[in-house]
Amino acid sequence: MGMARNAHDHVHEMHRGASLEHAARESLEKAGEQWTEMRAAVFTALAGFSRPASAYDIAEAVGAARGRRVAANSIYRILDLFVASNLALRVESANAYVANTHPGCRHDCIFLVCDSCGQVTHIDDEHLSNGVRAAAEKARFAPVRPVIEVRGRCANCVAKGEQSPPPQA
Amino acid sequence: MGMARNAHDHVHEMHRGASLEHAARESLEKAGEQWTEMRAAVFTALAGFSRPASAYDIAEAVGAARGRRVAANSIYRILDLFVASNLALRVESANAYVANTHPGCRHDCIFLVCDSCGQVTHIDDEHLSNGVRAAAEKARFAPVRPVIEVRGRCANCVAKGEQSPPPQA
DNA sequence: CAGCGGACGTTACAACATATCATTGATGGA
DNA sequence: TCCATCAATGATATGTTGTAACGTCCGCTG
Repeated sequence: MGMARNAHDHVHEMHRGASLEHAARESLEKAGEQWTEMRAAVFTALAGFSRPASAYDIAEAVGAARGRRVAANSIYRILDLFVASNLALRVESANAYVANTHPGCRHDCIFLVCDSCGQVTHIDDEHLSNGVRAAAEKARFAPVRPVIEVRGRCANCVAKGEQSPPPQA
Repeated sequence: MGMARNAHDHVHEMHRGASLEHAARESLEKAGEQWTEMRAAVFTALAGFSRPASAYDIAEAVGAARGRRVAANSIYRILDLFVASNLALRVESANAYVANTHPGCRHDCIFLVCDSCGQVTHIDDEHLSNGVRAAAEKARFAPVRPVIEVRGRCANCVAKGEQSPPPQA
């Protein structure tokens, strides 16, 4: 487990591995929901991907882990719960999901989605997200959920000169 | 045809109806592409929706207009061209498209998507979109296309107390 | 006319998402 | 104990969104 102090002077727990799952469980139970075997398996699978995973990716991973096929249906139910409970985040422009590394802390977030390798990095910038909310309000719009994502190429891929088609897994 | 001067001191042509189609045609031809009957029909259908339209919505509309079924395939090809040429914009969080009312002017844009009535309003704020680009660059990411959308409820729906399920067409 | 390239048609399929109803298992009350 | 109930999950089907592969048509040009 690690700590990090970011640009807007705001402490986040950046969890990984077992610590992340523990934090997720705590967070879900604090919301009055159960941490079931299935939910744990979905979370583990999700956290195991280094890139955003589709519901079907997760279904496959969970199915492999328990030696039994799992229907998309069940995965979507759990992902919806995770998103509602802030354990996972949906990347709209990729129709896919990522585990939230600090599930206890809810805020708008910004995704940088690499079109070469598919990796997503997640940054927070309250100044920007508040700016977006403010702009919406100025247009007499009641913002509920800002979606701020940037498609482009990560430092790694720019350095390597990689082209667009993302490799597997 | 009308003119508008917006917050960042920047003139846009805000086209509607025949003027919009004319501007779209000009814009496409200036890009070295042909303005075919099919493309005209797709643009007309797209511009005829008051809300973001899916490729299948458009396929249906175009099919009805010419009395002959049109495959999704063809629509996607044309929509991709339109997006690349800035005649249309894709609303990522809705998997749908809107006509660009000022096709000659290319910039990042911000969508406000009403979860009650489904309407989308499109605002521009260079300060914000530049901020998003800058944040990405600061993370050593080469931004190509910012996706800035806000889900929420438009002034109208807030006033009417409408709930989420969007009405048809 | 032959050859070429762009636009569109046709068919099939892959990927993403939801609807509906059945089953299971835990809990609590009569 | 027995049963009612409810949350979670399973099973099945279907709806929606997006691509792939290949064929045809047509206008252009040598």
